[in-house]
Order: sequence, then structure tokens, then C-alpha cells
Amino acid sequence: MKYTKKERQRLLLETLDKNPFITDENLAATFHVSVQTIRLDRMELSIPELRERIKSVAAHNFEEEVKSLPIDEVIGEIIDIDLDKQAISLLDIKQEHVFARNGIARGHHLFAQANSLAVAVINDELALTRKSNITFVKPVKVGDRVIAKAVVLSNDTEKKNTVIQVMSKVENETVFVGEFNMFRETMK
Amino acid sequence: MKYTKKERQRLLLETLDKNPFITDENLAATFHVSVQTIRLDRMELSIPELRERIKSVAAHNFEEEVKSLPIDEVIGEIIDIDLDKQAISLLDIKQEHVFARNGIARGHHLFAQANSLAVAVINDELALTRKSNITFVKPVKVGDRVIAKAVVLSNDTEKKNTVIQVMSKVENETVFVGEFNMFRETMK
DNA sequence: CTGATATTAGTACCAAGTGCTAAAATGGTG
DNA sequence: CACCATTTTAGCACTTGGTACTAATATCAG
Repeated sequence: MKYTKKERQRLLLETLDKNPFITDENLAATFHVSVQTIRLDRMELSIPELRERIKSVAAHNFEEEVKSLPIDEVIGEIIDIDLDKQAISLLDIKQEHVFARNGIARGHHLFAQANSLAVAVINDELALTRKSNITFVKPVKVGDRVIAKAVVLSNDTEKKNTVIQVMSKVENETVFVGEFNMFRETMK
Repeated sequence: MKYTKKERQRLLLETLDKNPFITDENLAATFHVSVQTIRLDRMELSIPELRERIKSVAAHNFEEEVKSLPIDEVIGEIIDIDLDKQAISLLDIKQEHVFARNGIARGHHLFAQANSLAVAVINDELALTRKSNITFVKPVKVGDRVIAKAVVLSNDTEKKNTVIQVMSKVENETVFVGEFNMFRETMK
């Protein structure tokens, strides 16, 4: 019924990783040991107390929030923009962008970078993607820096239609090509 | 130098919104009033104590983390799957999926749902998108529930190529159509 | 000047700890 | 079995950042 010290400490780490919001008293109950034992364990493993754990989760969140806000605007970082003509953005491929299995970037991240850049280059209040035709030329991997370049090919003001080509490269090699048909409307 | 009660309370709200990690003592110092005054203010404005504030930020974060994890696998929720034949997924459009300006879903989220469903329906270790041709038929808005259905159209084992059609609907109306050319490989 | 409103002070108490000392239980080894 | 080390418990004083409550002052407006 009871675990060895080592096993208990391993489980303790696991448990707190899953849910850091547990008091020593609660932990003591779940492991059937005294509160003091839990405290000794925490000391040995240098696990901070409940309040500090919560604080660090909260602090982490606060940072993330700042980080995730711009993501809602454009995926990647715009490094050059000439409205209604062309724009360039940069996206560093990280662990969260790839398949765990093979480290290859998931297509929708490259699409998101290209598509949001196409939206950004349009100098109007409303820009929606109508159609797009895309090709994933070459797999992109973790650590790759993807440079996407959007170029406005044509602009039909009658039909409120703009055609934009986006070409994404990694170290000067094309990895993605897409053509986006965008609907646009000025709200003035 | 000193603010009126109203003004101080307004600033208090603002301050804590920007940074919830401040003790009453600290607040008292910054507003040049006593700790008790701050506590009365918090009561009147029903602002919880420091520890509770931190906890709620942390809890929020934790939820988000759990939410964003499955996102790495499939965007949306798979509700039916018949490997190598068809699959259906569901995505509820929330505030974070849309343009703040007009409440219309950003294209890449619909693409991500469709593309990740296309990957999921393939019964192989490796599935990568080669090409795709997509049409955003009708704008999707906040609160919409998008049902995506992926159907395997053809499967060329020689060329390791699979063609999948994904059709997404909101209340039985088509909002998105995409054709995905997938590269597949069994790693056995 | 007086009454209401706002502010400050002070006390008892709580949760979830730290830090420390000391006793008891358990476990392996000769 | 006895002995010593490791492990586990217990207990107490003290800390932070509060709540809950009472009571005394300030401050201002009519």
C-alpha cells in the first residue's frame, strides 16, 4: 500500500506537475504520510510551497498573455511592409509548430503565416480570403526560419478582388507557395 | 497630491488590472493612504485579496494550457473517424478565432481544422500536405459551430499520394471547401 | 457647529507555510 | 537479537498577507 521514499518523491513531482494547486495537507492525505514527510520531500526535491508554485504559474501566464496578443494579428513578425504592394514576415519554427513524431512543421502554421500576411498587406478595413491554392514544396523543420514574401499581383476594384502571391523560403530555398484570392472592402 | 476616494478607486482597479501581484501594503504606499483604506476600497469594489487574485490568474493559465495542448494534435474535436475513409470534426468559433473588427473567423483557423482532419484520417505514420485548393464560401462568425467532414477521394499507393476533400458547414450551410493532396508513408 | 462620510488604528484570528528540535518507527547488517 | 542509520512523525515558535470586527479620528459640507 505504501510507496518507498523514492517512488513517493517521483510521484510527488508528477502529481504537482499535473496540478500545482495542492496543499501539503492534501498531498499528505493522498500519499498516506504525515504533512512533515511531504515537507521533507519538497525540501529534498526543492519544490517550492503552494503559494510560490501558484505565483510562478500566474507569472508565466502574464508573460504569455503579452506574447500571444500580437499572434492574433499576424502570425510571424512583419519585417517590411509596403501596403497594397508587398510585405515580408518571419516565423521561427519551434517545437510547438511541428509534429512530435518527425519534427516537420504542420502545414497550417505555414498557411497561417502566409494567409495573415496576405491580409496585412491589404490596405483596407475588411480583407477576407476567398480562395487559395497552395503548395508545400519542401518540409520545414524545427529551428528553421521561414521568410514569407507576399506580392500583390492584381487588384480589381470593381470586383473588390485582390490576388496575392506568397512565397516562403528557408535559407533561400522555397518551401511554400500560395496564391490567395482576397475579398476587400473599404469601410468609409 | 491626494486623490478623492472615487479617483483612487478607479486607479486601484486600473493598477490591479495591469499587475495583480501587489500587496495591500504596497498599494497603501503607492496611494499614500493606510492599509485599512485600501482594504475598505477592495471591499467596496469587491476585489479579492492578493492570493486569490494570483490564484485566478494561475487557474486561467492552467485551463488555457490544457486547451492548447490538444490543439497540437487536431484543431477541433474529432467526433467520428473511419480511417482511410472519412472523418468528422467540430470546432466552436470563439473570440480568439476572429478578427476583433468584424467578428469574422480568420481563414487559417478553418484551414487548420480541415488540414489537421485530413492528416488525422490518414492511417499512416507520416502524412504531409503537398498541395491544397481551398475556397472560403461564406464568412464564419463568433459562436458558430463548424462541422468539418473529410472524405478520402483517391489513394495512389505507388505515388504515395492521397486526395482528400474537406467540406465544412455551419448549420448545414457550406462555409469552406478544400481539396488536399497528401503525401503519405508507412514507416514499417 | 454638527452630522455624515472617510480614514486610520488596533485586536483577534486564519491558511499555508518555514525553521528548528526531538522523539518514534523502520530497516538492514553483522 | 541488538545496534545504528535512515525515515517518518510530532510539536512549537514565527511569518505573510490577509479577514472580520470595533473604535477612534479626520475631513468636509451645509
